[in-house]
Amino acid sequence: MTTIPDKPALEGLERTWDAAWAAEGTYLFDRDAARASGRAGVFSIDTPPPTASGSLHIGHVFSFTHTDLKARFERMRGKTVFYPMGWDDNGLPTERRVQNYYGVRCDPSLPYDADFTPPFEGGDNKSSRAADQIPISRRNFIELCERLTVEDEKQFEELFRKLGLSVDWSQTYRTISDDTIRVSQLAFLRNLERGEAYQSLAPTLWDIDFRSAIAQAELEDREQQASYHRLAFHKSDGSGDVHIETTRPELLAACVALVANPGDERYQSLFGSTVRTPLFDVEVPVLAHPLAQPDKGSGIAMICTFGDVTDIIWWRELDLPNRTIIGHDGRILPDAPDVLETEAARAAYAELAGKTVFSAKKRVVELLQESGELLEVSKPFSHAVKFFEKGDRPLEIVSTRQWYLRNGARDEELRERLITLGREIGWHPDFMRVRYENWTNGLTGDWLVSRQRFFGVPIPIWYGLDENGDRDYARVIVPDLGQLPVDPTIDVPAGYDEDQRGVPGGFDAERDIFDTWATSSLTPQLAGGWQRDDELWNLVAPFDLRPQGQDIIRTWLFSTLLRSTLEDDRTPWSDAAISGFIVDPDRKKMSKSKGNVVTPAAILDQHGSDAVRYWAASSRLGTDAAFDPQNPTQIKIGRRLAIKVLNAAKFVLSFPVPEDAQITHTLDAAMLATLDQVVRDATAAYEQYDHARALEVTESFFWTFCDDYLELVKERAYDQSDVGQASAALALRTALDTLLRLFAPVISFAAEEAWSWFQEGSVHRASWPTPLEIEGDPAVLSAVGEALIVVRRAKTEAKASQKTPVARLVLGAPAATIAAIAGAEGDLRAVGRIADLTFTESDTVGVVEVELAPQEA
RNA sequence: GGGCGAUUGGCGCAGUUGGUAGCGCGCUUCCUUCACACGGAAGAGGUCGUGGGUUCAAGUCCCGCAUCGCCCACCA
Repeated sequence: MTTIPDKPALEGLERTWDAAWAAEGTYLFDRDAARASGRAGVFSIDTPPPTASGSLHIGHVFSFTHTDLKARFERMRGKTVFYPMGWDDNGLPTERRVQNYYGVRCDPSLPYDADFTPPFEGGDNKSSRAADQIPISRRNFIELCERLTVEDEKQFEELFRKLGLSVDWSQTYRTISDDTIRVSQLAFLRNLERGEAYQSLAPTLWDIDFRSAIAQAELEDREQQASYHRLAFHKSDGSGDVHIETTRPELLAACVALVANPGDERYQSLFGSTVRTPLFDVEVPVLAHPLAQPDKGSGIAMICTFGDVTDIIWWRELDLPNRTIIGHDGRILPDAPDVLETEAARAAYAELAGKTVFSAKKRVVELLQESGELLEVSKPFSHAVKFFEKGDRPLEIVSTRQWYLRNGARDEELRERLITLGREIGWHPDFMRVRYENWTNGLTGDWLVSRQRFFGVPIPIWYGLDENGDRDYARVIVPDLGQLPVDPTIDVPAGYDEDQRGVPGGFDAERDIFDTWATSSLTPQLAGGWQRDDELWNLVAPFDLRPQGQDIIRTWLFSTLLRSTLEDDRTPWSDAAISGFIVDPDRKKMSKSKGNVVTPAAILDQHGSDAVRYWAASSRLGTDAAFDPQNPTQIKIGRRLAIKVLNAAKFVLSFPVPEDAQITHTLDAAMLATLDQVVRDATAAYEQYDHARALEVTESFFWTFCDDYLELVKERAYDQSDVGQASAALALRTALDTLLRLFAPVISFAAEEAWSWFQEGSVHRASWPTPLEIEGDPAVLSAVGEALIVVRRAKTEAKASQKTPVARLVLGAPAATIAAIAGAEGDLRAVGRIADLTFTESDTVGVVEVELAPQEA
């Protein structure tokens, strides 16, 4: 126990108690206890691993606090809480940061250099141009990543500790560690073995800057300016022209057909015939397909390989040839498609070759104008174009060989299973499930998991080479599981030697890496010791809780559920808690790019962690919260509450509690009975992930406790000659004890501080309160409270101090209220300083007559 | 185009199975230093976005509409 300070304050509590909790191991996962209780006695959390190289955002504080509230509640209820922390240091943000910070870039073809030292440290985002970056091996790059992110992670940990997250800091993982790579590769190899992973050569959404394929989940639409270009195609029989409209005339050389709706009267006669393209004079068929919309443009469209996703569908379903003209760098390929036969056609193409899409469009328009085949260019209008969410230029579609993971898009049974399992999860709030189901039902293809990047988890396979030294994609060579983690560009498959790498009859490494979600989708496995610590895994999995943001339901939540379904045919967690995001006072989502981000460290320092925790706790899950750094109202209220709790605790503890104290007084029993209901409500609320409601009922009671009850009984609690002293002191002490435990999840520092003044051990390891079941009538407390208000009003209206003595007061009230007050009449007279108190029946509670005592000088 | 959510006093929000509108901030007035000035008491302030419907009774249920936000969509 610690001594009660003369003037309790919040300052310094974070440092004091974080150190104490660390020293005591207050939040460590107790393996022995878990073993004894089994899975049912454990509460496990699949903590979101923050991007270590990113900056902390007030939104992190918000959502991580939500998780902590539940963790603390479950811990106090007796659960052994497994609350790990992960660091997401695998992925594009880290890759970019390492490149800039050290002036290097990853080149997997290079050998590892054990003595490598980076040219410099601490570069900013602008100092490092790609051309200036020193190429280094993948392993060297990963080492630098670890070096840098370890520092970043320390800062995160410091802030999370200051915030008071009850994380077990000995349970951490990193998404780029060897162990993570092993788990990620192992999970994939098991997918491969079960036929859930496969490779395919197909049109792929491609980012020309990152030079990598992109998955459906990473897409976002952006508005772009475009114009319709009306082009004249020429009927092959010479009977005239057909006009189409396109926004992408630069793809004209990739045109493989025209298409119109089968029901479109205008084009019935053309179906089955052919036309010749303008400029390139290539013969293409006119076909019918229901996706063609008669009301769009001229109702007939050109199909190119590939202008947009619809082109892929038409190309596949109409069995058209592939006439690709855009390369992986987004430029027009040097060689014209073979079908361009005329000299004029090849000359026109030569003018476009090597140009970017943008420049090629400009030039092809000029050429078409010269040939008279461009009839009209519409005014620019805005339309949505697909982008990689982290990219800068529109995606192109190119044919590439990629690895895919089945996700239910082409498998009815799997999709149904995913929906069914999704419904087994408790969603908080429930409507978030709809987003998951919409996404799952709207999937257009399997999950593309390979990326043509360098930094990340290598796809752990090799290909056999044929006698010509070409890859035989049918001969996939997998590593021995004991060999994991592997980097196929360095490691050699069993049964081969290094000198067989790249030679005919030998092997060749897959150079691609996995999509970062392919690893992040395994966070339960990573944190829970899957295939590493079977006992741990069986104690924590499936997890109890997945907390996360609503923006990554389609990525993180979906993919985690998918992996768990494929591996174990079960949900990875029983509940998903979805936090809203933080909006600024103008209701805009806060984000770095908008420049309205507030750093949480300053907020914590300024207002205190409990105040910030209170702010987070007062928002419900799934609800966006406004945050105005200029006027953080809710935070100030939280601060006031925490201070009030300290002061009230100090006051309550000043009343001695006799050894043999009993609750004998009606009002005391009434207060404790009221508190019982608060305990029931708060408990039910936390059980349902409604921390805001739990806080609200607790806080509401606490203010009544301070303003009314404490005022009513303090005279009695002081006076050791009063027969009711022991009852009041015991009731006050009991209520304080309960209230601190109810408040512990929210204002964790103040609750712990006050608890330490009269209790041994941490409040956070104390038991969650249960109703005391003391015989008492809550109506007594509320009736006396009502009476107290009218007595105070009488004094306020007389502009008198509340301490003004009252010579005589007649209180009117309904009979039931008078009866309820009777047992606490003495306390009412004491707090009101009423010499002569009488009652009379009335419909409403009010002062009928009052006679204030003359003020003493 | 489809879906989800929001719309309650100046601001931020509660309103659980339908039964005469609540909380905090702010505001007004007053009190006070014997737990708390990072304090206390009292008070003013709302036809619950809109139009219908069900019901004895609707902020609460049903239908339409509007505004805002988010997600999704095959956007030639």
